Amino acid sequence: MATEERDPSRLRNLPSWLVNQVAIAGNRLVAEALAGAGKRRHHYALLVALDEVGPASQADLGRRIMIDRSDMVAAVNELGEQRLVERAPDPDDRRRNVVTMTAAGRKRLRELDRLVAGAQDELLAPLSAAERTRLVRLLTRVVDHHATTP
Amino acid sequence: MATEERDPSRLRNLPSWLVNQVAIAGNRLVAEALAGAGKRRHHYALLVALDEVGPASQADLGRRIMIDRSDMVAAVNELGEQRLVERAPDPDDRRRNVVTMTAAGRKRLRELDRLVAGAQDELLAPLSAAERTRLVRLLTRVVDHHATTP
DNA sequence: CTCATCTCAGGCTGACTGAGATCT
DNA sequence: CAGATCTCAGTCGGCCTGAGATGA
Repeated sequence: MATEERDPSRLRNLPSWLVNQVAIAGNRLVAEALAGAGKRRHHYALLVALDEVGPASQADLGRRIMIDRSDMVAAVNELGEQRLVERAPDPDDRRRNVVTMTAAGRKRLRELDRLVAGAQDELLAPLSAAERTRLVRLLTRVVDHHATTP
Repeated sequence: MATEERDPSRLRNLPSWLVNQVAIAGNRLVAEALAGAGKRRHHYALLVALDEVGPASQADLGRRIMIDRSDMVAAVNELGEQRLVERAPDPDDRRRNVVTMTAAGRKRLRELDRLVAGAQDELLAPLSAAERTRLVRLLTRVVDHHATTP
């Protein structure tokens, strides 16, 4: 009946499998792009969050970008060594560290933005702009669902 | 102008970030579902491939389901110990092993199919059937692009 | 007392690499 | 010779847990 399929595997209709393959490709593309600047995904996520919400505690930042508390410590350490962020005790709540982005961090983030944007473009190369938007909307709804319904 | 956004982060519009979050949720759901049967994702993928293409070499199976040669060795070892697959030298090409699914493997696969289908449903809970189809189509095109354009 | 925060030590997986043996 | 296949050993990054110290 049907003509020969290119790949009849049931896996190729499995959403979790498809999304994992795309994630693997995306993570590799982003990692390669950031590697040119000596950064990793967590570093970029942290700088983006700081750029948007301003100085915040590690716990707040971690919740926002869904990075584990342990990995947060490492990311702040690493970006701190490069003077892209600063860590200081919060005088209002001495359990907390306030993390602040430096001017150098802000400048660096602009470079990283370009690199990451290029990776997105490679990842979604086969899709039109409208299709990319639709994909993002669908994925966003799934992410929101699992963020609020753990 | 706009009302307060729930989460204004640029990350939430980054396709690679979104797809990674969905993949994390999907992988966890599938892993939990399969854990009840003492299996992992690679085991399921291997059984699905064998069910569809019949006996094949490890390299062929690995290419089809995008599992690394090293991980393939482990998967065949593990499923072999449980007599769900068999590994035998290929008489026509003695570099190869032919992997074959046993009757027990076929039976087991039907259970796993149910478990995995349930996980898909949880993963895509917020989407309608039509939306799920659209999502799968978009993701498939991205996967195909990166499979043929490495 | 309970709860939150930060930090460290470490486990576990999954994706991947390099190298050697074997064979086409 | 080049190139494919299988196996093993081991790296690396990301996700996650437990526990201790400090403080709200």
